[in-house]
Amino acid sequence: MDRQLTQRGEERRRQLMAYATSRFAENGFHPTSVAEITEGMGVGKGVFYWYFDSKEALLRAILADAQLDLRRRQRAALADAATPSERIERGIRASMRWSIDHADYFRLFQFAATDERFSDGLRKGESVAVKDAATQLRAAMDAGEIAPGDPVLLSHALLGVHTHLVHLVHRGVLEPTDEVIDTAVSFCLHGLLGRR
Amino acid sequence: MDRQLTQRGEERRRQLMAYATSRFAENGFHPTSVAEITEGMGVGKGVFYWYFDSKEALLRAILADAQLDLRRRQRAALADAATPSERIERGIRASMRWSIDHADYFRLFQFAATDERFSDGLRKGESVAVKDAATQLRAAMDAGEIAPGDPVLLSHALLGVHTHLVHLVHRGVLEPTDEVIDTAVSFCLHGLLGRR
Amino acid sequence: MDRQLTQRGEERRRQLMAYATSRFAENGFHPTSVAEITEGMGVGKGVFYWYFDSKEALLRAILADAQLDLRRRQRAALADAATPSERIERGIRASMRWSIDHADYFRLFQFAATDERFSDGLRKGESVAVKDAATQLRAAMDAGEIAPGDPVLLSHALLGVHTHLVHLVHRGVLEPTDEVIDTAVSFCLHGLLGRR
Amino acid sequence: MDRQLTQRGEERRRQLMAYATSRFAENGFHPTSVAEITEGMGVGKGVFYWYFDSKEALLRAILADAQLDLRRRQRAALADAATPSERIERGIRASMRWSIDHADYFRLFQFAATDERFSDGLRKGESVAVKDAATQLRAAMDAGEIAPGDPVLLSHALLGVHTHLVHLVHRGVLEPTDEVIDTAVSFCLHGLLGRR
DNA sequence: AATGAATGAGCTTTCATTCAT
DNA sequence: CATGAATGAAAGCTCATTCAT
Repeated sequence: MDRQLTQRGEERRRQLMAYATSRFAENGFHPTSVAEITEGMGVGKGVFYWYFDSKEALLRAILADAQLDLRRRQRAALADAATPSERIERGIRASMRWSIDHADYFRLFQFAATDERFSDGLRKGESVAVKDAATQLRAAMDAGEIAPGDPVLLSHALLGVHTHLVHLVHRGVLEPTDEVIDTAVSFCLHGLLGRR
Repeated sequence: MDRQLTQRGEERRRQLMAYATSRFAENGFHPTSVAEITEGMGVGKGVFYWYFDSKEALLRAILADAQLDLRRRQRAALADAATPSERIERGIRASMRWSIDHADYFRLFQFAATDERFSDGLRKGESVAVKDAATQLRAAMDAGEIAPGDPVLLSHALLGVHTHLVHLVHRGVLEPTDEVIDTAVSFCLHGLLGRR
Repeated sequence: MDRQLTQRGEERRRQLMAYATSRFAENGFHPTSVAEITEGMGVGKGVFYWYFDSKEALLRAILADAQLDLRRRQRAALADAATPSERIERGIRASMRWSIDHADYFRLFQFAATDERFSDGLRKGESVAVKDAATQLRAAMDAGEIAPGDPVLLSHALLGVHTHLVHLVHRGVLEPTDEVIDTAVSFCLHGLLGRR
Repeated sequence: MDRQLTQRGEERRRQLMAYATSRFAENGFHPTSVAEITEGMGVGKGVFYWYFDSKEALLRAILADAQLDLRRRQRAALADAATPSERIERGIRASMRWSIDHADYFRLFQFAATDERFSDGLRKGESVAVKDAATQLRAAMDAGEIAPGDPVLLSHALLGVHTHLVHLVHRGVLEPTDEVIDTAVSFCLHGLLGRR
């Protein structure tokens, strides 16, 4: 499906992805049928298969888009940070902010992680992000800013805190304010025993 | 479905749950059909509906069982701990150990969290566990063992670290050794900046 | 299924038939499962098949019982009537009264008439009743009490009036009073043009 | 299911309804499966659900069509009748003629009357017809053409005669000739005692 | 006599996908 | 490009009936 699309075609494709994203996020991937998507957009079923090989391919495309966007945000956040530990903090903040702002994408990530057919694609993106974070952590360790340890493992710990707290926000348990992010950053930097 | 089961019936019910647990964990809930379960067990399809109202009810029963088991393990771990912070550490260790030992249940929890029909049941259990943890955290704060903060929020942070690292173990990224658990505990207690 | 039943067995059989009659009448024959009947009575499924060859056979037995009861009532009504036309009127009254009093049986008759598997059994009973009525009509014609005509066809016309008005009573459109029966009798005897 | 159908679609829908009507009439509604219908027509099972929400909805659509057709015939019959009693007679004749000519529809009406899920829809049509008939009867009473009485109740009596005699024709007991209709009309107008 | 467990064909319905127009 | 129609495998579930105990 490497169709050469006209500008209007690109537009359509994007609309389909946007609409599908909201349906998948709201109803779940399996329960949302292709018919629901095309009918909801008021187009024939053929349109769908003109732009996507399958329902599966559609989700993959959505996920790839989302990951790209997240990466962009993360990169931008690190741009003008002075020290490694500042970069770490900014990375956490940027990731959480993005995840809070993009509830739909976040839900799709969560779902995709439970399904073999999509988790592989996800892993790659995640592993890139983790590697980046690990690089920062290593630099911070080398600079003596943080205690030594396995940078990859610690990156995952950060990710765990990030993911879970964002999830709570989306569930409505926490307000989507900076306070949550502050707490996350503080916890990641000082743990339970450290002072804040 | 409050059927009065004979001993043989109880046995069958347990077998069905055990087999379904492994199939769901391996293939996913949606892709695993009832027929696959009954055929895999060499019984008629009707047997399934003798013991469970629906495929959905089966998963709910499995999840309830799993939560009960986890709770038991957690309670046992806290039994003979002296200080609040010791209780916290033991709680983390017990939870991670259980989650590592019960990969199937853990996967089902992950899936259930993404599906409205099951996440509600899950929340209740989770909220109990979080409340328990928060109680310990509050006690530790009162005893001056850890820095003050929102106990519920921090409990969730612990949960986030726990969940994500266990996930890595099940994905084969990390070895299922105590080292992972040690790192998790250390991170939770000291964060990145603290010494270890 | 010509089982030799003990007295207690006869009792059980009767209970099953009574309970099934009410369930069939309320829910319909097809939608009422054997399990619903046995569970509703608090007995095992084996009991059912001990007393009846099949669900179909059960309904047939119920219908036969009902027809027998109706016949008895009709016979009794005709016992001490002087003239043929009095016998006709009494027959109509007795049939309607019985049908109004036995809503469940009546509903089963209505259903059975739409299903080939049962309608044959019904026909026999109906045809006996019609033949009896026709005999009275013929006698009345011979006695000059009523106008000449095809006695069988007219008997069916009587039956039609009876059936439809009783149906209305059971549907709640008409009150189950003697007034309905009076109107039916009057209509059958005088039609629309006759005086009353 | 408010699908916008093409001409070809309309055609298919009609074919499905026609074929299903004959199957339902012959085998009964419950015993006729959707598969039997689609296989009998040589189309895929999905076609059925493209045109109808469910098997139940199909029958409802058929019944609505049939009622509409019957109403049309009745209306046409009354068009050029001079007196109220002439209208009554024509109404009876038209209804019986239609019911005799449309054995399949008639059988479906009979079945539908025994099933809650369909009887409600039926009632409405029946009640309209009865109300119309009652209006004629009232006019005839006012004109002194027929004896006074409850017009609604008497309309139902007419309906009862109509239904039962038509049923006999379909069962093969009576020939589908005008003689049956003549007898019905005569019975309704004069009853048993009147002269003919 | 009675029970609870088991059977399995068959049901209605869904849905990703294809295709003629 | 786009549509509506068609496909048919497969799903979840029901239920009359049988049978070991």
